[in-house]
Amino acid sequence: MERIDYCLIALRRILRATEMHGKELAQAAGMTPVQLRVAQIVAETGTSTGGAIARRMHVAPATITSMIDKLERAGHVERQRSHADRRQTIIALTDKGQDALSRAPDALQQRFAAAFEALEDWEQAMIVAALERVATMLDAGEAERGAVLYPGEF
Amino acid sequence: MERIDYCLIALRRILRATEMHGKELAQAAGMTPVQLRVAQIVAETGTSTGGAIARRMHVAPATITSMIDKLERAGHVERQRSHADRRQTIIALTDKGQDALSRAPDALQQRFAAAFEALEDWEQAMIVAALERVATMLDAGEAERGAVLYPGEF
DNA sequence: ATCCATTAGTTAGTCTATCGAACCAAATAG
DNA sequence: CTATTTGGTTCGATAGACTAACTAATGGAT
Repeated sequence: MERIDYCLIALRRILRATEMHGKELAQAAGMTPVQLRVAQIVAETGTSTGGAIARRMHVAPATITSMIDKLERAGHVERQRSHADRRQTIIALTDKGQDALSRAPDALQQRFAAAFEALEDWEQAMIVAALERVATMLDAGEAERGAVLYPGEF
Repeated sequence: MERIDYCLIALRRILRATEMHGKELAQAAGMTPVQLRVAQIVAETGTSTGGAIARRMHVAPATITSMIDKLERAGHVERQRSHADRRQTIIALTDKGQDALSRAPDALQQRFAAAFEALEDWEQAMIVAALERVATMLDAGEAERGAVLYPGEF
């Protein structure tokens, strides 16, 4: 087998582990994976408008409206009309939402972080370099091919 | 910023690039991403039974039934009853399906492969080592925590 | 000052993916 | 030869996503 095959297999393992993990996490928080993602973005940005979340997640505004509906019905977030621009609705995490998020400790991230910290310095450096190399190889040309990056997007 | 943060950002870039790419590919094949995945598995295994695909993809049999329905309606695959065990239905790719798959050249994979092949030998080795290290760190404990691996699953 | 284009968000309707439960038919174990 | 297991399907429900049409607020340009 070629080296590149090992790469692809490893990448698929990474993808799969991440995805599986997302489901577990969401379970812990009592939401679906996508809802959790939305809630995390709201938490991360303090308060957010629907449009900002939509752009950040690369989905249509209508999708976010529906997600926020569900999160609101579950009491995880609240809508408030913006004073500055009354077209906007500000989304804020409720205490209950905060609570739910805290009940979803990012086990994967933590396990990874712990394992990573335990590595030798040179090995950490190697991994960072390799991951960035791979990321660049994978998303090269992304920008030119129509993917628009939005403010707040990485 | 810590080194681990760079890792996580690179990982997210990898995840995103892969996901975006899946959509493009599916578009090219005239299917949805999931349908493409199913078709690829059928192609890869020659012929497959529904159950095998379900286990391979970690979804419920009912889901595969519905996917196969769609692929069959689109003329991409065919169902045949197995002679050996008449409970089984064998899924086979049609010519049209084959064609659709070939129209979805795996651009990402190819771009990645090309970039990878162009690297120095030592760098290739480093990347393989790093990716496998990361994969192991991420999916460590996966097996114990109830994820069952099926034959044909890697 | 008023009209109009733009922007933010929602509503309605549609589609895909997914699941669990109930179910049928074939295979196999006692 | 029954009883159980296995493979797949049907059915109904739910989540996520999109488009198109709509409402409401903003902000220019005249």
